[in-house]
Amino acid sequence: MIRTRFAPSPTGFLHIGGARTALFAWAYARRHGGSFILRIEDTDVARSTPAAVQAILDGMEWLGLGYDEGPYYQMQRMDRYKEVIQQMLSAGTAYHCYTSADELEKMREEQRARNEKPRYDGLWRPEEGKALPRPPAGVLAAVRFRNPTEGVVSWHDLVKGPIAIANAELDDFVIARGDGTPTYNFCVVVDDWDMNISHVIRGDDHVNNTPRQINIFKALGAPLPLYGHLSMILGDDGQKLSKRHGAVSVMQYEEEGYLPEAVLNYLARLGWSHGDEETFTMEQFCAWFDLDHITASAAQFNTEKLNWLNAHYLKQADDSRLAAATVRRLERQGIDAAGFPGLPRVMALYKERVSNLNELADAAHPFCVALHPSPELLALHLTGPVRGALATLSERFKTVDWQAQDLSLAIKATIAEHGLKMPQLAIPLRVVLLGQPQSPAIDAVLEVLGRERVLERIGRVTG
RNA sequence: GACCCUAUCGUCUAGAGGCCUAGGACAAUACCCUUUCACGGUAUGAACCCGGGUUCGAAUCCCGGUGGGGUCGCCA
Repeated sequence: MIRTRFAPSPTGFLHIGGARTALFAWAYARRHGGSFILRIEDTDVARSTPAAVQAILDGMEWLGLGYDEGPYYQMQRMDRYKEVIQQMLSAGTAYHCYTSADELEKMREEQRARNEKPRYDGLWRPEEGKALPRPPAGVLAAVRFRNPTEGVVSWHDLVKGPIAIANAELDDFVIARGDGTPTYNFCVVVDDWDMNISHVIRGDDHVNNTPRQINIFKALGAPLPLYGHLSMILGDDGQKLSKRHGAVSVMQYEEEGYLPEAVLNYLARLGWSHGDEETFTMEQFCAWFDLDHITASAAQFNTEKLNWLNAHYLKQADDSRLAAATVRRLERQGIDAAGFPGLPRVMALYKERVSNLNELADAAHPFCVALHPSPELLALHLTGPVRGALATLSERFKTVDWQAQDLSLAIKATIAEHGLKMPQLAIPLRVVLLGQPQSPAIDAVLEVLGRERVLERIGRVTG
């Protein structure tokens, strides 16, 4: 049984890198008929917030990444962690350490000054025939894992291949703080064990934690999961993403008018491939997804390609869905679009020309509410001959059959009569009707706008 | 600094020793379509980091260098 998990810490929003990790873990479980588990790693009480938990849940919901189990919260599993720590203490695979945080910091500084790798010096580590110092009064002991000192820890990484790290590179890390709360590297192991996680798919930044975690698994006599480490996503500028540089919430993509299927498809292709396939549904993705075709090196985020994908999915999107999204977006700007019945047809007209929902809403705006063209624009386009032609056209519009073909004939008859070329009338007409010189085919615009609005808007400038 | 990972067009990538005069996509450029702006279509330019091996043959395997990234917390 394949069981994967996504285990974010609730210290901020769900960003693009986390979303991709979740997507891959989710797809792997789906591909193999397994389970995808959501686990909130909230043992850092100082930085975890309920708002961040909600932000992560929101992000996953928007993307449509559903989980089969969870969310589990580590803070609710304290008893279990403490139980395991007691076991390790009595088994001698963990020990109390009374070195204070200040002393540790000082130690690290000195080691760095000597160009050594900063590490715990093992002062409190029990050793055969070694006399331990007397525990200082009033200092709360942290618990450290007694890491093996010899040999190498190796595993076959599902994306990077064989990796080996010498135990000599690892020090005895803290598994429980002075106040008794367990720490990350320890909780992860207990959870992955208890939750029967078979494949740990996570970010590259955890590679160096893996040997430590494997050592704990071994100390506990627990079966090891398989590990796969996904490389980083770099920003559009090639710089690494961080809270102060480029890392944005997936929900910001929603605000910027991206469709979840576009973001998902983009993320899927960032670091994974299936031959030359560029666009695919999540069903196809789940059917194709494998760990063998994941790129081992970091990938640079490319907004232009995301934009292209978004435009691609916009073209395929259902008109009524787009209309609903447009109404919501215009409402945020205080514009009532729900009252305009032609909105779905406006969507059909514009969804092939824009690359996001905000542009679509901007395009729909003048259909719902008359925009008054600027005096400059009117002066530029409404010359004497054009005014005359518009008056003629307006007359024809009063009686014409209101459909694109007939509207087009009315325009053609009018330009012939006034000796104009098509653009000479079509462009001013666009300005009058929509407040801007560009639009889809003018007959289609007229048809969707409706006789009443058209006559009213022409009348406003000619009358 | 130490350790670990990594390296194909500007970007995402295909590529598992001969199929590669290196393929696709985004972006760029040109042209076509056209009732404006877009969409779309066609075409063009654009890459195997460097140096050594192994092999009849290397983008693909090995070693070294260089570049990039990650980690070195009583954060996760």
